[in-house]
Amino acid sequence: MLDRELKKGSAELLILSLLEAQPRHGYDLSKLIEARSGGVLTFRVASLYPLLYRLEKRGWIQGRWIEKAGLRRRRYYKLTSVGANVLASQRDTWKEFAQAISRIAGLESV
Amino acid sequence: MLDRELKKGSAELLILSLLEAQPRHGYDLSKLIEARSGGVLTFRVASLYPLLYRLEKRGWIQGRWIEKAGLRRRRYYKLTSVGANVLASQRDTWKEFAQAISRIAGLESV
DNA sequence: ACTTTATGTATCGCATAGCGACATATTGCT
DNA sequence: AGCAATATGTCGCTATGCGATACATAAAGT
Repeated sequence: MLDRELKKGSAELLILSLLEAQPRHGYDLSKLIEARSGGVLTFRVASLYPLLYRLEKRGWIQGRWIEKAGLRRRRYYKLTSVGANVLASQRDTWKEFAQAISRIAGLESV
Repeated sequence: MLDRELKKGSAELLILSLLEAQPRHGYDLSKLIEARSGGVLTFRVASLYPLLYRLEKRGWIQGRWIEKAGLRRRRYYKLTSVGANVLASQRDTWKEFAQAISRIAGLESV
């Protein structure tokens, strides 16, 4: 990622979207974002974990500890019904935002 | 605008893009962004003026005072050749960024 | 045996940038 | 005189990404 500031505000949408399909733990989310974006997007743990706590505190996601033999403890988060609504709203906001930027900056349908 | 954080990092691209076509002054840029985005994007003066100073300090834009009878003094900014290169680079970055977000968040070509 | 790498969660403190509120000044309309 | 629009400018608050650091376990490399 070239510009750190560009990412602000888009992290929530990313996390919520990934948790829509299935529950995941923090480290998994971090790797998944990097892989799926082809390295364009990366989220460091110092950003990611505090973000997950915020989202859980707001009731948008729900986490629980899973312990398995031979594995370190993991905290899996799943999307709540409230979170699903927020996600739908944030998707709309993102679309509007991206379209506005593209229009003004003279970019084709991105 | 719903999410203030979402805008961070995109302001430079916006300003640089608008100055590509013709020199403009701050107040004009502010009104233009709001109008062209259909109200989705707004930039307050407390964000805009410091941003213009930063861009000028970096040599990406060049400002000069214009005084006309019957008008308040205005500072018109024009894009420099360095700024034009930066703009091209930022357009690429934005495209990559927007595509990555859309792909992960499950959005069609935005 | 030792080192590195990967997995997994956690926190401190810094840097950045948008903006509400406020300030100042000129012009035009009522 | 009063108010809105135009035009530039600044203080202080807030949010958030992340470098650095820490801790713990397991697998792979040398």
